[in-house]
Amino acid sequence: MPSDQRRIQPRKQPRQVRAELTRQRILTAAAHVFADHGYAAGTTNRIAERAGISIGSLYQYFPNKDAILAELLTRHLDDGTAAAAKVLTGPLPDSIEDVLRVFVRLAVEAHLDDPHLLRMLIEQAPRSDELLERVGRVKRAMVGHTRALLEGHPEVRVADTATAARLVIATVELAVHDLLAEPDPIDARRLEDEMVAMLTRYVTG
Amino acid sequence: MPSDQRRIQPRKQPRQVRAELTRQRILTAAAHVFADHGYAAGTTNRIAERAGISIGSLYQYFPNKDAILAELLTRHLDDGTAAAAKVLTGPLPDSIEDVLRVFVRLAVEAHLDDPHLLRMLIEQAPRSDELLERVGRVKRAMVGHTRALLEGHPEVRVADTATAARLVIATVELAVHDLLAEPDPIDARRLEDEMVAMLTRYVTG
DNA sequence: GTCTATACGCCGATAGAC
DNA sequence: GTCTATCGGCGTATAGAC
Repeated sequence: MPSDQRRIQPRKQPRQVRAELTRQRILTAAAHVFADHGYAAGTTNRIAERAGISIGSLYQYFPNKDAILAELLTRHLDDGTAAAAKVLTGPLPDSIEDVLRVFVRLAVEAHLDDPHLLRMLIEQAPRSDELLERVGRVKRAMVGHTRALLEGHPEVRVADTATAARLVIATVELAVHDLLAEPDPIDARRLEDEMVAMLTRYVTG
Repeated sequence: MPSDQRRIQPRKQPRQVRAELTRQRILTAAAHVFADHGYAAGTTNRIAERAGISIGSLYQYFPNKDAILAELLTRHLDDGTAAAAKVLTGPLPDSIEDVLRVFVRLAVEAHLDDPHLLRMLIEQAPRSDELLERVGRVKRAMVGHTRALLEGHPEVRVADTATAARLVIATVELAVHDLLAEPDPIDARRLEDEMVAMLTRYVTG
């Protein structure tokens, strides 16, 4: 009964695959548009245009403009935490300098993809309570991990580990994304070296 | 001839004084509105309302919304450079640690006034070419001064002074404003101490 | 499921009365 | 010089044809 087979698997289920692909196209387009024009001036019409679809179709995949940004932010956060988790499960280097280098490199790599998108995400994201909460939770988790790492490492001499952890996280996150997003971007390798040197000397001082 | 005197100085020149006062009221209102809602959502109607005047009157003092933001940014930049210039004309301390402390304290004090306004200015300001250019010039000047200072100081051992200067400026500027603008702001004194410690150990390493 | 056309609201800016 | 009332435009989101 070929007719039955056709009803059960109509054209090898193209629906969800194509749909997810279109969502991805929209997200990619939005990333570029937001990065170029900022959130406010990055209109849905522009996004649709760049994605090669009409504005009407766009609204079949996302309920509104904010949802697009939220998804973009969520994916970035998830990528970051996944990468961090992967590093944390494996064995870390012994020397604090090498440990710090691992994390600095993580931050640099995360920002090398598209510094301008990241800048927009961090700076222009509409500060809805829910998004702020989510970002805050991730940040607090990172600070917590950093503090534990500082307190558990024999080379570390810094006294106020609470303040130190906040300072380290803020420095890495912000300086990396700022220096890489500048019109004349700093060399990533040099940035990593100097940043690691600064942090190492700080926490072992 | 009393009539002549009245024509020359009508009611002890109230015009410019009151006008400047109103301009200031508008700027203050705008600072609060922008800080609370961001630039895009900080509407001119809200600004006028908070300033206690009508929307029509507001447009007698500023040609458009962008001009209000530009003035806000200009004043902040001018304040900062003036404070820096004042410090640079006087004698600087001998030890590099104390020199760094002077500049870190400058940054902290500049941000203590209204961290949220500053955050908005830096982050959400519409990046018009002219404003970007002005900010960039100030930043480059600071980096230049810092680099010269690093190269001229006997205690400093860091090799790549170009990268180091950029890193120092970015770190101070961004970490200070971020950590002070957080929902649970860091203690300003501790921030200063730890930041100075970090930078000192870095450049003398 | 994709399109075009358009409704709707909001905001910056202006006109014109007082 | 300050106000109220309103214009013009843009941008999100929807309706409805195909």
